[in-house]
Amino acid sequence: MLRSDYPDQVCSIAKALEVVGERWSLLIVRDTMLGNRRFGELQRSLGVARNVLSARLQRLVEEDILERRPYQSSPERHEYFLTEKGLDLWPALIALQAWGDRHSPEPDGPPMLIVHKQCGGPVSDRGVCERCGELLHARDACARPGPGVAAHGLSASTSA
Amino acid sequence: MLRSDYPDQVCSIAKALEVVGERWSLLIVRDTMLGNRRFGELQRSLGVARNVLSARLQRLVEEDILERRPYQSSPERHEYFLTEKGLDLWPALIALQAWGDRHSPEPDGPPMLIVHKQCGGPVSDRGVCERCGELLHARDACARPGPGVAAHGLSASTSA
DNA sequence: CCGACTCGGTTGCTTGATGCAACCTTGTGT
DNA sequence: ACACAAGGTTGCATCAAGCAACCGAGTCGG
Repeated sequence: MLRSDYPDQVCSIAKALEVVGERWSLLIVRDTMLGNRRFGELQRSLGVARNVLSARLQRLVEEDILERRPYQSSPERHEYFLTEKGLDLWPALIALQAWGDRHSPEPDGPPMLIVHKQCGGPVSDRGVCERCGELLHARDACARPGPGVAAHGLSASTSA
Repeated sequence: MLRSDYPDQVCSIAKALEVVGERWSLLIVRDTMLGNRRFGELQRSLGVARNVLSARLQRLVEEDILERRPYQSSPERHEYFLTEKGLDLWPALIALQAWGDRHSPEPDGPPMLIVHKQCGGPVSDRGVCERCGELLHARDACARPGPGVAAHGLSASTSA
């Protein structure tokens, strides 16, 4: 994305994309949901350029999607946590993931499965548990490597 | 977006974003759902540069998200229609729109409302009718200007 | 005490996507 | 004959993304 704004658009989709539509932004949010909270983790996991990652994290913090918390001092080191606003992107991410799975399927099946933490059931593209029918939010679900991924070793818990 | 690919990512979200994550792509899809099907309509509605619009439309057609159909010959003129794959992005768009409405609210309310065509009820962020409870798809819903938009005059029907 | 290493960045440079204006082609209106 | 429309394409300027090098604070090993 060049400039991140979409002038003259009154649509909420455009407004959402101004904030999370830049290249890498949504993947950073997804990675944070998967438990990658530190600069180095995110950089290695995504393969994004460090300056770009730095810029995105700053923007996401400004937009109140991530929160930068110190986890040690001297030297000061920080972790990035999702805020409620950031966690609330979960339905959109689920929908995108489901779309990707349906329309660009891996030969061996989806690379990642989302399951309902409480009952273990699979989660639909609308973020509803297909076993117990509950309407889920980010904290109710966690990710597991699916059949389409061999040994990529992503960590698995979805939480703040 | 610079390059539209996210190498070394096995995630379906990354795969989805490779296809629809470029600047303007999702807005083009949204506009097509709203009934803007021609080059000029899209260009005026979005304010996107013509060369970029041209490139995006080509890409979306290649990816089988849009279909280019002639609506007259001599001179040949075409319209862009959503395929099933394109229509299937509806849940993701709804989720993004709901997120935008919740977290960057307009003072007067959301600029656009999505309603269930059959019963007229409002549609939730998961694409479920809040009146009759039905799980909806793109063809079941249509858009209406909401209280947050005065006279921007977007057309209203969501259909292929 | 010295060097090597880690983490979390920042800086500079190069490449490539985007925005903008001008132009082109086919055809219609007057 | 001239202007105008639709649907693009082309060229150029600008800005963002990718990459590598560097930096500062601290830790570890010897």
